[in-house]
Amino acid sequence: MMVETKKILEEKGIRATQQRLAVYQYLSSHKNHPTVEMIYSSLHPEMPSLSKTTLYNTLKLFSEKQLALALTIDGDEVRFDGDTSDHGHCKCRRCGKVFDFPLSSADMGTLPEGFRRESSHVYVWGICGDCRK
Amino acid sequence: MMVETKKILEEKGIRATQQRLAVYQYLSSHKNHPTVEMIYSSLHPEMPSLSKTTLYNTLKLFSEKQLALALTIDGDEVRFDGDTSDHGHCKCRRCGKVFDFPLSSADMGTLPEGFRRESSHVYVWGICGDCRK
DNA sequence: GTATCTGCAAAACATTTGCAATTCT
DNA sequence: AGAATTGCAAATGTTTTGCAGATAC
Repeated sequence: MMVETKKILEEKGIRATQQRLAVYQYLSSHKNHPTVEMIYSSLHPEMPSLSKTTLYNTLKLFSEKQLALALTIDGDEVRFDGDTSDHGHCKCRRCGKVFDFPLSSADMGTLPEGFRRESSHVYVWGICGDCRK
Repeated sequence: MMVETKKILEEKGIRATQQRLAVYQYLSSHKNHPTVEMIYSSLHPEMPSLSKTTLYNTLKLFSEKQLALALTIDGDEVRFDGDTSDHGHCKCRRCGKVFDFPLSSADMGTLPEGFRRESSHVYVWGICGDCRK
C-alpha cells in the first residue's frame, strides 16, 4: 500500500519522500477538504519533524501535478481535495461543511469566442439538509 | 448621476458617504475585476484621505449587501465585480485577463439531498482567443 | 556523489482590530 | 447631538524566502 502510493507519486515525476507520502496518504483518506492547518495538526504528532514550509511546498507541488485540487471556496483559506475528478463543491453557511456534488456533463455556459477551457471549479453556497431540519 | 448613485446605496440601507460613493462609482465604471490594490491605486490620487481600512470596510459591506461580488478565482487575491447578475468568470493563464460569460440557465449539477442553494460561482481557466492566435 | 528536499528563522503580504477624531443626518 | 464612519498604527495570520544541513537515488 505504501508501495502503491510511492508509484503514484513517481509516475507524476515526484520524488517520493517520507513527507510527501504522508501528505498524499492523508489526502487519500480524508475527504473532508482539509485546510493546511488541519493537515498539519493531524500529521505533526506522528511526524514531529514535518514543517509547515514543507507542507506548503508539497501541497503546491501536488496541485501543479494534478494530484490534488486547491479549493478557494472561502477567500480566506485554501482547502485541498485529493479527488481530482470533475465535481463541484458546496458549502453550508450554517455548519460550515463542504460537500462534493457531481457536475452535469453538459455545458455550464458559453465561454467567450475562442477561449479554450482547461479546468474549472464550481462553488455553491447555501444551507445543507441537516441544518434545515 | 451622483444623485442616482446615492439613491442606490440608500435603497440598500447603506449610508452614502463620499468614500462609499467613490468606490461604488469606480466599480460601476471598471468592469475589469479589480483587486483591492487596483481600486486603491486608482482612487487614492484623487482622494488622498481614502484609507485601505475604509476600502476594505466598504468592499466587505458591498459584498454583504449584494452591491458587488467578491471573486476568489485566484486563491491569493480577491477581485471585485460590480455586476452582481448571475454569470461565470474565466481567466486566461497566459495574459491573466478575467472575462465574464453567461451561465446556461439549466442546472449545473445535482446538489446533495436537501441542500438549498443561495448563490454560486463558476470559475474556468484556460487560454483566451487572443493568446491562441 | 550530487542534485533535490527539508526545516528553521525571518521576511513579506494581505487583512483585521482598537480607538480617537471626524462626518452624517 | 448622537450614532455611524473614517483612518491611523499596531496586531494578526498566512504564505514565501534564504540558506545550511539532511535525504534520496
